[in-house]
Amino acid sequence: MREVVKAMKALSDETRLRILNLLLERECCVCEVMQALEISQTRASRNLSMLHDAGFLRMRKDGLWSLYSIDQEGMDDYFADLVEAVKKSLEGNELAVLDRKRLRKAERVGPGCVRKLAG
Amino acid sequence: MREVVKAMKALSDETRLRILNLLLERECCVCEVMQALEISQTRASRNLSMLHDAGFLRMRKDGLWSLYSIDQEGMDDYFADLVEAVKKSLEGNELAVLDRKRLRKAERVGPGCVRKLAG
DNA sequence: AACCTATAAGCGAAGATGCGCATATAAGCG
DNA sequence: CGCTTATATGCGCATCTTCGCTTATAGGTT
Repeated sequence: MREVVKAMKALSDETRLRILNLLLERECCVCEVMQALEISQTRASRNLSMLHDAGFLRMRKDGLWSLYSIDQEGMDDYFADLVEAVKKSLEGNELAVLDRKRLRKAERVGPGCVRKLAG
Repeated sequence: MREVVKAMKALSDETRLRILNLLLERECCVCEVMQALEISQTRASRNLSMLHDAGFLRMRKDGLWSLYSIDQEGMDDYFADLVEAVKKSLEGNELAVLDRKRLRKAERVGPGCVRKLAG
């Protein structure tokens, strides 16, 4: 039961729903998520971790990058239903569409580029 | 999106998952829920309200009683998937089984009986 | 009307959550 | 090795949640 509550809690946050929306498109690194959602590195990293801890995501390392993706195979049975529900619920959502659009333009470079933009 | 988050929040609490588990059996009044889950009246009422506000439940009045049930027809499309996921996730769960068992013994009388038992 | 009873709602305390800032860790490169 | 970059994490604060206590509301009974 604790696990189920944890899974639901993981989904009960706008940032994390938006992240899941991105990962339904493709595997992402932290910096792509922060670019697409226009959020801080801390926020992107923390929320990806939470989704991972809850059991929704798979994570692999590639050099400096942490690549997260939806763990289709490893997920418990009902997790798939939850992801499906999230997918349905976000269909046509304005923000979700915009996020996906920005993801297409995002590059696999990290917060360094943000710093450059800042000054 | 706000609505989706609200729905997920409604499901991210053990008490509310247990309530949903009961309502998957049958329509219940507040006092039956408090008896089956062995929780306070306030707690039963509040959490039923939250599930109702989120859009999962239907409520009808019958005299003094408020009768809650899962709103199969009125629910948005993806809500059904969520309820299904909850159902799957609780299958075989010890506490969920016990709650259903106690529900069978519960009577449609309110906290008054609790007061009698107490004093 | 006076009095039960079932449920809802205001209030405040304890705990949980989200996030920015600063810092740590770790991989890659000169 | 020292520097840069991508990501993770400790800390503190503001906010939100949950829940019990108490009181309000409203239907029912006598």
